[in-house]
Amino acid sequence: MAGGISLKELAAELKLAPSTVSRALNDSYEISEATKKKVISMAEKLNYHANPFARSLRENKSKTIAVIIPERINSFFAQVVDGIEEIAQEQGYHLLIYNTHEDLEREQKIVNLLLNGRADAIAMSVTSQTSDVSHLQKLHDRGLPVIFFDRIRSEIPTTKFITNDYESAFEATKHLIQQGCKNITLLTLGKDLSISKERQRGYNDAIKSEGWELDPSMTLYCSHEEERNVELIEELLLSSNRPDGILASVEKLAFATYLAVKRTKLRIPSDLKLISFSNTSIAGILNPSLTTITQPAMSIGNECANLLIKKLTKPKQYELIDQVITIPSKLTIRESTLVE
Amino acid sequence: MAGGISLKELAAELKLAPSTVSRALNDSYEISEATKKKVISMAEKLNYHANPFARSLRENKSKTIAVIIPERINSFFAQVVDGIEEIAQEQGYHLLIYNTHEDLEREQKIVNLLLNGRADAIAMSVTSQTSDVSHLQKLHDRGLPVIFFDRIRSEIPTTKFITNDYESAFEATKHLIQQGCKNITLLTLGKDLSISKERQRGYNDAIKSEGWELDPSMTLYCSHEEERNVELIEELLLSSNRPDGILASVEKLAFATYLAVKRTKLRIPSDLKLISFSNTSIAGILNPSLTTITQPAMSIGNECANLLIKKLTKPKQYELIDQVITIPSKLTIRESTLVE
DNA sequence: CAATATTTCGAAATCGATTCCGCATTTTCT
DNA sequence: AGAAAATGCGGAATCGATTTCGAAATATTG
Repeated sequence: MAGGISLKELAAELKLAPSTVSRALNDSYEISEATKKKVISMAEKLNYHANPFARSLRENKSKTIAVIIPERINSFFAQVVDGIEEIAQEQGYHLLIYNTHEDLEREQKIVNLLLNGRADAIAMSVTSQTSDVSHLQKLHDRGLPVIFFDRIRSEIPTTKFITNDYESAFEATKHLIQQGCKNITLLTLGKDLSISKERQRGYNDAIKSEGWELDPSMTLYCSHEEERNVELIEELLLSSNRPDGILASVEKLAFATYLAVKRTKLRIPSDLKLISFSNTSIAGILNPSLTTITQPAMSIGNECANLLIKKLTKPKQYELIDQVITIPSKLTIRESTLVE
Repeated sequence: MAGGISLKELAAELKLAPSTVSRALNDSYEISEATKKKVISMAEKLNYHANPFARSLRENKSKTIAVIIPERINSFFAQVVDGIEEIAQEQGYHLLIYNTHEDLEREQKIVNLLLNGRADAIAMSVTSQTSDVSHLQKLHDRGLPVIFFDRIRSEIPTTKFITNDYESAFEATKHLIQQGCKNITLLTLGKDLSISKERQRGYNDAIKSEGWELDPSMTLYCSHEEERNVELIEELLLSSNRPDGILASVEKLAFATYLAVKRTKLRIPSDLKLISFSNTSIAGILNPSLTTITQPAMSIGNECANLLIKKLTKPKQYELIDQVITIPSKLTIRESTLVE
């Protein structure tokens, strides 16, 4: 009972029926201006605030969007959420945010929780461990508007927002080649991950476009343990056919690479050139500064929120068509891929 | 209408009264095991999920905690939220998260929205612009459990979690002095901010403890525009009595310093030593690596969530006493403050 | 065996806002 | 002026789950 009066009490105070007060507050045409003014001023005076649960129960909607991300300490996801929140706040929506920590089980639990309708819609990016999608299917079957961003699952027929992963990875690899790399390693995450697959394809095609042979051992699948990744990369750098170029498919693998390089006698970019998908604002102050493929995180967030809210506001008019919408990334060349 | 049956429909299917079904699902002692089993299995079969709004309306609680932070792309706040979420998830609580973007007006709007009880409790860190606290006072007056972390307001009589800002700033300044700095600048944020004041005190006392005179012009108040800060710092570094040591009271000011230094001919740490309050995981891969005061972000988040949930669960037993709980930070010395 | 407990369950009220339906007044039109 | 329409508002049902208050049905006890 966090203080606060109900509509009924407010109505009693005004000697009006609750229905009248409700209509007055909702600016209904059937209430006279005089009454509306009286009601509104009394509501302010008594500090009346409508109970959101009563309203949600009645209207069967909560003005809440759930956002599920695999990690919070990641500039890309943080920016996407900022992008979603920007639109949501404008439109009076609230954000329930969940972090799966790249854990499929947590993802399943969270998704199951959302099955009860606590949120009107969901925007999510799946875990790198997400192989089974039955929990996502259930969500969609329930009729809950769900959209995916970045890490998507094509099995679920809905709208997805991604960046041009294939082209960006292709371009990034090509860039490394142009800068003289002959032996390029791709650092990536789970094999089931949409972005992994696409970025891998881009990398593969870039390699093949040079007439080079594709060496599967040059793709390094990393884990989610920071230290383990550093070890893996260090090992790679100390191996006989160590790479002279690395494409990191996510930011943290680039950071791990910096750490691994520190443990060796190698230097970036003379011994090893590095490029990474990353949205960190400090790419420029790393030393050497990091060449990045910057994803349009904010735009992706904006688009997700816009589409979901349109769908919620005008359900008949907007459909979450089964399509993938691509917003291109931007390559920013910095010192880590310079030819010295 | 996101598919899904109601308790009444479930009851009808079972030829039982809604009350019985409700009790069965809530494992009430007055329901026989046989009935419970029947109910539960039917509930699963029909994919029944309790409507959270009906429940919230009835119970007058939402199992939701609101978290308000001034910025999302900040490793400290991201970690605090992770810390809060960790406990919240365990206890079945949901998180509504709001970003004020350091804007007082937004903070007021959000706080006013929360006045309606959408969340059972609030954990927040105020904006650096927050001078007037009447909106926060209103929250507290309503009886809504509110606690502050990091950036607190002592005017509101509730529990606050911070780190040892004074001691850490003192220690950091002393460290710079020990490393040979004679002219130390403090980079800080809004004058009204609790952490600014405390860190300033720590800095001041460290300077005075050397018998040095305190030069007000050596405290630089920064803004929230990245580029503007870089310009301010660059200007500082080019001035006649440029500092040979900098204590950045927040992470982004350290980053701005790296950028500013890049624009000059100065070098860290030979010309300028730098230490910063920061929780970034990549302090180690900056070049030179950054000496940091790492705040116990995760613990702060954990404590906030624990206390709030205890207060929500056993309101009589736990009070949000007007006190400040301090969890110490940790100094990690890296290259940016090394004597060469 | 009667009387008392105990177990198990149902009917109905409740939380607070919205809305369908209906009833007075008042205004407008022919 | 009488009928039709518009205006302004109240009563009560509704959303879905919980819970109070009882009432059966069964079990226990003297």
